[in-house]
Amino acid sequence: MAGTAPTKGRGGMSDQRRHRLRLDVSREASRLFWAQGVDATSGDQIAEAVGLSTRTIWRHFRSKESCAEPIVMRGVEWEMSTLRSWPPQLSLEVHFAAESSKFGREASDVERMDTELAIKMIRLADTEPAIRTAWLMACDQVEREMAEIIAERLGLPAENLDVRLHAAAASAALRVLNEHIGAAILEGTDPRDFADAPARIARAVRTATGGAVGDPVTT
Amino acid sequence: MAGTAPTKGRGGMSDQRRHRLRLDVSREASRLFWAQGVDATSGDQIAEAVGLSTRTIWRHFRSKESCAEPIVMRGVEWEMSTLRSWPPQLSLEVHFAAESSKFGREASDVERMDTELAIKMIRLADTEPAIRTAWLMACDQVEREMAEIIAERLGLPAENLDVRLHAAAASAALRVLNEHIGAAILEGTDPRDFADAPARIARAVRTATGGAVGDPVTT
DNA sequence: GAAAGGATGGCATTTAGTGACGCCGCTGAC
DNA sequence: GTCAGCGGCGTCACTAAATGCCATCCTTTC
Repeated sequence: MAGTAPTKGRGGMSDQRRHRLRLDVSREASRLFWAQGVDATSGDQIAEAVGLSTRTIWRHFRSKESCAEPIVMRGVEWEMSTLRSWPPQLSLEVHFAAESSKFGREASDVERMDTELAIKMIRLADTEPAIRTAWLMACDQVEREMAEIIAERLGLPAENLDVRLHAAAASAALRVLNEHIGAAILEGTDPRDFADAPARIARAVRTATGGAVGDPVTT
Repeated sequence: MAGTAPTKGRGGMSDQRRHRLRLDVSREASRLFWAQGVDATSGDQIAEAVGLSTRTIWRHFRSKESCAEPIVMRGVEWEMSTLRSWPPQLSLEVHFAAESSKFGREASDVERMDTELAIKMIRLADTEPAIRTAWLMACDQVEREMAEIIAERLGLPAENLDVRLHAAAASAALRVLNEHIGAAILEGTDPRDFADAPARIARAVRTATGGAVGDPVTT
């Protein structure tokens, strides 16, 4: 997952590098947001923390709140990549369980720290409306991607109404579970108490889609 | 619905009046947003259109985009009030059908125009990220209220995880249907082609909650 | 009618966000 | 090597969103 190909720069900043830069900024911004609150954190401060000029920050982020987005997105990245790699012949439960244990073994320290920051941001979203919109925007992204995955799995176009309904319901459920588990972890609950999280997620998705998404597809 | 009790002023602005004022501002703001785009519309312009000082606008709205919220909210108000008045002994389908035909007969002109404006804003949300956050915030509100309704119906606390999952999935489905129907109406589809909308909504909610919300409750 | 309290307007101020321009470092051509 | 071109970055000036402060006005209550 941390392939880090040698940038291969031709024709502007590579997507890789742009993404890494945004992530760097987002890390610092999130740290500051968490430590001092959003309002008390200025664009200048973020710029200084990350060692760039303020102007450059605004070149890469359309607003202050959106500085949180990349980190927030990491909070759902695992679920998303797991869904993306879901083989047709496996049930959702089985696949999630397998991927989950793999993550437990293989996740890097950076990934863990980013996840922790992401959880904090999602928590902040509860009280800071500015961050809440970032969280909702991230969830919106998830929904779109979910629609593609579901569409492919059901052999329907992504614009199909049922597909969109399933994607919306499933990603909403995913969001609630993320909020729930994140809150619990911040309360001090031992993360290992959430060993059943993958199963819960799978079940929630299955329920929210009325059973349409979850089974192996035979095609 | 337009009771307009005589303000009964003591102890600050009445909620009624505050709400009406916000709605007035929102109407003008939405009109401008639709006509010229969000970026091209300034706070000063909104203030002038509604006949208030700019300062007062910022007293009632925390941001420019949020000026769209009250109107956007009207786009889901019918669904919400219908859900609120859902008697335990009726199925969702039956109740929705009844309320829907009542709305068709009794809705005032203002209500119809507001609804049209709301649809336009939801459409704008597709391309204008600023409005999209307003729409998502409105949906967030819907979800919270939905949680209360579902909780009451199932005899569970509103913080219960399953209740929150159901509310999230159901309101997400509701959102998609609103977007879908709204888009179709703006494309020129005859609104009467959506006579089956209440049934669709009911079915979507039932599906998204895995059947947990939809049946009469016998208690 | 006067006191009280909240809503409004005008003004100054802060700060998010943009545009214009020039510098610097990289890369590819010769 | 070096020169031209390009793309990212920093600086400065500027617009517009948003808030604080204070004077004013409007409404209710006595």
